[in-house]
Amino acid sequence: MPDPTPSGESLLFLTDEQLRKGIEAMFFAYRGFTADPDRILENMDYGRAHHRALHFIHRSPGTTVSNLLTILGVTKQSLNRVLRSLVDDGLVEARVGRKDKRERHLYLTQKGQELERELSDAQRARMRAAYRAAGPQAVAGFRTVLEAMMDPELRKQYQGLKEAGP
Amino acid sequence: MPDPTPSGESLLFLTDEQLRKGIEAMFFAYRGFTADPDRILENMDYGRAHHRALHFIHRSPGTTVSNLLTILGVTKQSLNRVLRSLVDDGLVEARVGRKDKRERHLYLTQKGQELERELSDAQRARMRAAYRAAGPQAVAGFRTVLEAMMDPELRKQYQGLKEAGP
DNA sequence: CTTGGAAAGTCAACAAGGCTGACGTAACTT
DNA sequence: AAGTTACGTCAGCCTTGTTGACTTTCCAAG
Repeated sequence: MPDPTPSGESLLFLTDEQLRKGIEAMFFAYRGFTADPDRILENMDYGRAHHRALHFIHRSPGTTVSNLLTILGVTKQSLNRVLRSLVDDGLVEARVGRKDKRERHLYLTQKGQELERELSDAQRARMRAAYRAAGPQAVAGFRTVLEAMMDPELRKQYQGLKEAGP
Repeated sequence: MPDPTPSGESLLFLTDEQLRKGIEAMFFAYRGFTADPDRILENMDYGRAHHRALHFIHRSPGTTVSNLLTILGVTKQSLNRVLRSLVDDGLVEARVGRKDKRERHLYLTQKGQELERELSDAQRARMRAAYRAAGPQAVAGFRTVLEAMMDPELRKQYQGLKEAGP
């Protein structure tokens, strides 16, 4: 059991050893985090990159390509390859902007929503199990540390995503 | 163990929306997590895979190739490519086992330790800042959730790594 | 109305780092 | 003596990232 909050500010949780354990925890947990969707995708022609695109299009329907570029942090060539296959396969619809016709607004089709749902269900099942096992207080701490770990600019992106209204 | 929160608790933290935020938090935080070492490595001939190898050899000096394979979860061909360059460049020493001469025991050289240190310093600096900002209780929750998110087998690997203190 | 520049798409080439399959060798185990 | 394990390696493939160069479309400012 990691230390109960040290009243005398012992800061035991900031030792190099503790920090290394945290680093390793991130490494192993991220493997688990991606494992289930990866398993689903490995039979299809898609990969993790497609999953990410589906996730964020689901999250922000009508988002533009450049919005997505900013969020995903990849080059447009890289994203375009992924997006093209999703559009070609009828999972994503790219509508020309009404106001600005250069823009493409992205939406999931029925088929796209189904795959997104399948991937998301698997990933959320793991998160839910972890959250349930850890309890609400641990979850709050988890989110706090992760947010503090983000680059400030990414943190804004993260916080800008639809909030869970109170 | 935190209590399974019976009827009284709202379980608001288990809504799909909360779970999605957790998923996104993992995504963005992992980007931050790897950003600093990646920046250091991008000037060299090395990448994230080399960093991981250095980290775990540092962590468990004398570990064997197959140990490392298990921990990293990649094929031997993939690891070998990385390991070969590290050995060729004099960052890692591979000593033939005394007891079992088929095994190679891996150690960081002086040069290897220096690079590991540089990468680790960068990564720990970010972790330290996040930990400090979040506080000990949040850190405990962070670790709890991450552990719960790992595959059971990986969790054992993780826990088998050198523990901190008593 | 013209023009500058942003947004998007595309082609080509390349690299890192995964993967499979096949094969070889040394050394340990039975 | 035979089988298994640990390691290395060759060859080839895939995904997903990268640069660089170029075109088309089209909004907006001069």
